[in-house]
Amino acid sequence: MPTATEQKSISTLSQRLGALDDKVVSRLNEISHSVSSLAGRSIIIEGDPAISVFSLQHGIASVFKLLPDGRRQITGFLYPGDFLGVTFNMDAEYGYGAEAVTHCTLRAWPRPALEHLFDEAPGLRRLFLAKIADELTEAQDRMLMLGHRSIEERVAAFLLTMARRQAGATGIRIEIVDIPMRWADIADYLGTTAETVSRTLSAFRDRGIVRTGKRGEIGILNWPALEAHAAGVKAQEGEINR
Amino acid sequence: MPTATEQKSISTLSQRLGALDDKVVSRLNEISHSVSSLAGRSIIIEGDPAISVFSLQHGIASVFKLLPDGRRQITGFLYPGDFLGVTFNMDAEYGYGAEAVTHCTLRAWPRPALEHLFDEAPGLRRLFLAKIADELTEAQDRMLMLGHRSIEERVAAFLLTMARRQAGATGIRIEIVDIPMRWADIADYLGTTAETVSRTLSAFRDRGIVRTGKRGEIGILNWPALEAHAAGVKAQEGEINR
DNA sequence: CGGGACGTTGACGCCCGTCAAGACATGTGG
DNA sequence: CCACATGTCTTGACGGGCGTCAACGTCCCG
Repeated sequence: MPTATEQKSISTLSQRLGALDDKVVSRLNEISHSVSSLAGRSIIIEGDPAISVFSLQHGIASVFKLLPDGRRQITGFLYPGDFLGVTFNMDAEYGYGAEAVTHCTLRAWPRPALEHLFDEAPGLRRLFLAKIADELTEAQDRMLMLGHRSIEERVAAFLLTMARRQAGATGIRIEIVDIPMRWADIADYLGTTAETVSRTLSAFRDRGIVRTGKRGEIGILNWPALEAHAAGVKAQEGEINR
Repeated sequence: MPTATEQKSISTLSQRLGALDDKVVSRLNEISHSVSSLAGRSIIIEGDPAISVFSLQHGIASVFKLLPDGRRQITGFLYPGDFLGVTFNMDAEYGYGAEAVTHCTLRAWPRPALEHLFDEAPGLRRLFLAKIADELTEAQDRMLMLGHRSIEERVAAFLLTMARRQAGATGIRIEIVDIPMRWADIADYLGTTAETVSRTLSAFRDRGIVRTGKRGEIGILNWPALEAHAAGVKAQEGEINR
């Protein structure tokens, strides 16, 4: 049962743009410029005037909201092809912050020029609309996670999402999953703490569900158990891999 | 500091439609029909084919996602002027369930007819786009709530949202706030349980922050304390009302 | 090689979920 | 109008999940 989150992740920018007129694509390239950001550096700051819309080319970024006391909720991780800084507010301020998880390269469009292009190319506007709609269903899924699922369920679901994303459309069960973000980022994404993320992964390891190796990598040994956890079922963890 | 949630709630359907062409409005009325739903009854069911788009006329409805074991996350409460069942998926299935909290009357449009009207009236499409964008920022705010705020903060913020909604654009501090939903609904909205909602309100009452009276009504006695709680500040609860 | 960032593990405690009983309101049939 | 059933809210008791604080281990990069 793939979630909306994963379905979204499959479509990259190039795939999406494939549906557009060639002329529009070339115009898009004309009015954009390229920027890059080192891991850990801020890309956009909540409340700043929204002068640009970005498309992530390479790397992974996080989008987050902050509380005055420093608590942080990562509302999503962005992958190549995802858009950043799309806002439809009249006041035109970014409604959230974003920073690079890994080294990122991005394509930046000045908002006025992009909006002008919207009027010329209805397909482009529709593309952004579909993107926003995807994000909304994803956000609703995440609310369910944060509100009513145990930490083990959240971590299991997160691992599966990462694994499926790397599998792409192949459907193959990846053995070694890359986890480029820090535990603290995962924690802020799942609504918990870095310690609890670590403890949960250790528990999975002790139960033979995952294998921990190099930094930034996790091996999945028992898919059914992980999927059962993610689904919220009290799992029987007998068999390994199918 | 009003949140995106409240800003959204201010604009009702009629206000929004005011920006549209008269001809479009009359066409909208032509192709719609009216339906109503008793309190507690289901309006749309997750996974059903999305044959209609609704606009809430009177009453309050809840939108939710379900887990197989029955756990429920209410992703939002809807008020007159809000839309329901807007989906941009190709598969055209409702991505969530909805039910009436109070007795509701709704206006229903067949999706094909509405989408046809979209092509005629770009302003209408933009209106729905703005609506979706509002919902997205609202959803992101809610993720912050669910992930990183204590129960007291969530309940305080909920009460303030309800109070401000009833105040409308006046900015007046309402004394008695109507809370038409059941505690269990509030709990599923805030990611907690009905017992904890009750306990939290009792704690607020014991500290002189709110006053409990008739069913479905709560009096707010100490605004600063409530606002401090909602902001996540460890409050000094000395003064009453300003 | 040394320092800093990150991850792991332990100890502790409290918030809050769960179970249960009782209070109260509302509706229904007699 | 009353007896009863039903749904909802309140309050208590209890326990566990997980947040917090702290110390240690590990990796990376200068």
